[in-house]
Amino acid sequence: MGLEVVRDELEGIDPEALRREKHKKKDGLRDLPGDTSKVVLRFAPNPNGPLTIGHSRGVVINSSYAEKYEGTIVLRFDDTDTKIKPPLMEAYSWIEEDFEWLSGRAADIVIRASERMPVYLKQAKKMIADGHGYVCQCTAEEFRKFREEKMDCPCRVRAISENLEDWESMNSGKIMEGGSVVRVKTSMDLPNPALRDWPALRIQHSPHPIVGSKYKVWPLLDFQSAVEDHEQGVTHIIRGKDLMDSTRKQKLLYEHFGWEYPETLYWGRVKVHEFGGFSTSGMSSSIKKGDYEGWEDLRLPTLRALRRRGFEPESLISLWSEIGLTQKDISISMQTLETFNSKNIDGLCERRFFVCNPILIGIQSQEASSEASIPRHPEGAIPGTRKWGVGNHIFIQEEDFTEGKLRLKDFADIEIEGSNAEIEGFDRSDGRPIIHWLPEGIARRAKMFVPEGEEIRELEGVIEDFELCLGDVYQFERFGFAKIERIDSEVVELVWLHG
RNA sequence: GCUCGUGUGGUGUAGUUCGGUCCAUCAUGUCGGACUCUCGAUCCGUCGACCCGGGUUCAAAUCCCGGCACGAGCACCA
Repeated sequence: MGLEVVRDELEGIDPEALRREKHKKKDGLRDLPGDTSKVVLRFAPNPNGPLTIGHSRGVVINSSYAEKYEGTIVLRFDDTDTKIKPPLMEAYSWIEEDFEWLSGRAADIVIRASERMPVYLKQAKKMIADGHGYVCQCTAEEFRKFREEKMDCPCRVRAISENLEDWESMNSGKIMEGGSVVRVKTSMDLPNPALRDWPALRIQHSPHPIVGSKYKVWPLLDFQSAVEDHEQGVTHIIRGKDLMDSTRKQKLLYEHFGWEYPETLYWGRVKVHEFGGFSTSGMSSSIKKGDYEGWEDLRLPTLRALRRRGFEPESLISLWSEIGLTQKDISISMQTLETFNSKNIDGLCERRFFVCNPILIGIQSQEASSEASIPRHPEGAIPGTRKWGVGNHIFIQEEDFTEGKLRLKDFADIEIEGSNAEIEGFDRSDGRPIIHWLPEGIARRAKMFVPEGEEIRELEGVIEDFELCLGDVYQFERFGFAKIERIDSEVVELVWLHG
């Protein structure tokens, strides 16, 4: 039977069925799998710096799901490494602030792994006592060989009592760093090498910034996270897909403990065109070296830097919601975020003039009008006007200067000759170019800081001195959005947001 | 090397579970236009994609097989 035959037949039966219906783009997050009656989610950063735009995906996705299912969200600091990615004391509160700024509410539960050490140590001991883990004295290189060749290491077959003794030695500090490690006994002939007797706890003698030298044995992420997720009753884990093998490792551990593993979802790797690859530890060392002013440096992809510039949390939320939860590796552009942000703030920002590289010209008129009246917002989203006296001299941008006919926006048609302008009339009379401008009396010196890749460009100019509020974002006409960061008697300082 | 994951326009996504309603959705972007006293906003139009090759089928983005590309894990980091 051909399609035509079917079509003809259907025509007779139900003509409605033939009407083509276009597919609609489905929006919103996909439903969570499994039992969603009491959803418990978690967001678990390493407190070695403030949150970045990369972390923001985790915050947005998790808090959106928490909202959708009226679930709870645990903010957990995975701070069990004191050597390679040591915790930064200030970062704990920074992250809580960043989280709240972005999600609009504080996490329901905040925990620090370093404070939960007794729990992890207890479970580790139980694991050893139950014969599901053992103390391994092989060096990393030796074990790597065993792993590659699917061979048991000699430590694997020792008695539980011996393991327990070694466990005590590890904890009492008798064994030096690197001297031994606790492994989860899985199987050495698993096809996936990552899962073969994976390391769960190691010795660290360097002090932890919060708990000092109290503990000699610290859990690795896979163990700590697995135990804590169970302790907190986490129902759904949403994590990067680079952690897929962590899921598999942890499931093997959960089998040992007889626990039920949470539902797990993943997202792919994210790159931001403008920032390339960035890591918290990389930024940390660059800051220490003096390459950046600090974590709020305009050039950095931290949430603090974005907030400083004037991005709204809703823009990040829109961005990540639009992207959704996919396992594809993606590369996004800041321009997309900026577009979302423009939509969010356009109706909220009053207009002002910023004249960059100003040049002063004289202005005179036959007619009498020395006052300009310009709307605060062109579509009236913000009612009212800004009114200023004009005087005899005005600033215009060097690049706008041309001898001939111009229109001073919202004021008058002029003709420039030399360094003087003659007002030809106040109504717009033709299609001459419109420029922004500023009377000398209303102009105030201003500096605009614009992040450009690895540089910060400093633009000099004059700003319209009309009801300027510190901390507010304005749209400077024919220029773009910027935020006032500092006002003093000398100069107004602005940070660039976007066009 | 072993293991795992992902391939839809420039970018990001919907559709893939259960083949037909898909000459493939939406957003952003490009280009053009309208409007506007901003290079902003708004509106209209335009361009542009199913990784490749086989197979199954009346019918494949969707199912099967084989490639290829990219990414990740195999850390005493998270």
